[in-house]
Amino acid sequence: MNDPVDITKGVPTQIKNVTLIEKRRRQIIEAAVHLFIEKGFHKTTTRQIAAGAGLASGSMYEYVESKEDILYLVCVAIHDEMEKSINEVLEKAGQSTHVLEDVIREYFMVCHRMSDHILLIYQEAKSLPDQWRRRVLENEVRITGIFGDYIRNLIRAGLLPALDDGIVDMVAHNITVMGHMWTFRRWALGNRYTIEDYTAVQTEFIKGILKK
Amino acid sequence: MNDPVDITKGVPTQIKNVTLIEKRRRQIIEAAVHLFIEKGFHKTTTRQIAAGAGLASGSMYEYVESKEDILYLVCVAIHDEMEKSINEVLEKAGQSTHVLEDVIREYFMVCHRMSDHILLIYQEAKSLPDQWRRRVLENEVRITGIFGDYIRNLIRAGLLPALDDGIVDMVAHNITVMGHMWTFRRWALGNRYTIEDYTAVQTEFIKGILKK
DNA sequence: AAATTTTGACCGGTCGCTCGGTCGTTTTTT
DNA sequence: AAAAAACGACCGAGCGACCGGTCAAAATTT
Repeated sequence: MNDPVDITKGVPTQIKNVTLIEKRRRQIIEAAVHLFIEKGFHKTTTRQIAAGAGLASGSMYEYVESKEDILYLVCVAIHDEMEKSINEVLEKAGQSTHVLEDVIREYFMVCHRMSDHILLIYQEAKSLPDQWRRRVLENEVRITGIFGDYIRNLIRAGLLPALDDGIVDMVAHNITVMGHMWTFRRWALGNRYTIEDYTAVQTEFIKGILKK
Repeated sequence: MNDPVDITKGVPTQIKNVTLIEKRRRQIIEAAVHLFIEKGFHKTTTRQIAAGAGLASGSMYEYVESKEDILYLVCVAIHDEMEKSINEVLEKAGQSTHVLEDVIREYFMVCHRMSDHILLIYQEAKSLPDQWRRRVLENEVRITGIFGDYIRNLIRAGLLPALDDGIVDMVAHNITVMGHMWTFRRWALGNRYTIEDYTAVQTEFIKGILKK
């Protein structure tokens, strides 16, 4: 709480050396992400994660208190990267003419790139301890909020017709979920559409909503 | 394959008495659904399921070959009930004037009622053996197909403007997922909207797509 | 009494996590 | 600067609990 940025993300550790914590946890997260995607959280053993991270199982537990801690760190890392990517998209979009279309397309491409990671959160978030699942859902809300705020900016700039906050937020949710949808329905959508097709059609739908 | 309806759903059993299979499996499914919803598939033990079903652990394994079998039976039961409910809705809708709105509203209410069950499939389908996960996804495709066929009927009847098959199927996916979305984003949507609000707004969005 | 169904103790194995101990490095003392 | 002490990251064998699944025997049905 004293630190402006809590490097431990609220996950206790026994290690004193702060840069070492960062380094080792990166290794742990890296290994865990791949294993969780491949076999799921419950079928991955802590020994496998430790081995993948290049640590002895005992050492890993100096950086983390439980297997659930690792899942939480993984979820946070995924959301961090998603948020970073989306914010990069928004900055680029500032200069564009077809602003909203561009943002949606780029966001969908982020989802496309991070398919497995998004899926992982859908499937395993339930396994998190209450307190941490709540934090993960807060992250999800924040990401959706980015789209809501962005649309409100466009409205304020006169680039979109005025709309209720309730409507705007629902559109934001729809955009977010349509991105996710490409990841969790790939088995059906991927047979009929490319990501570009998918993006084109869904973008038209969303624009239709906002033009009303 | 000889039977017109395969009572075993392709899951082997050692019991000869067919009505007994149905009865006991209903007990097993009933118990498993509640436990899986509460604690997830992996944290539920086969002993708990057996106890919940009122069977000895050994007896349960006469009706099922593995824990995964139970998960599969649960998924099939959920999809059966969803499909049954949706088909009931479609029959009722036949006489209605605002046909599509009614179908969407009723479908969303089905999702609302079966929230936990839909969520369960999202979270645990990955734990199914390949062959059965494929079957579960086929069920999901079939349910989405119902909406696609229905919209095509409305178009043929002149109640909706003509649209590409590619567009219609995407709308069908959107309707399906918007129903699911209410279940897996309840933690965010439930704070701002009632199911009725949600239905009203999303229905307008879908109608907007189809009127273009 | 033969066939079918049920029982629950038991088996082999796994897993998350702990803990006593090692060893290279840093700090303190002499 | 050499010796001694303290530190802390790392190791991995092992603990205790648990779990999915089996099977010989008992109970029930036909």
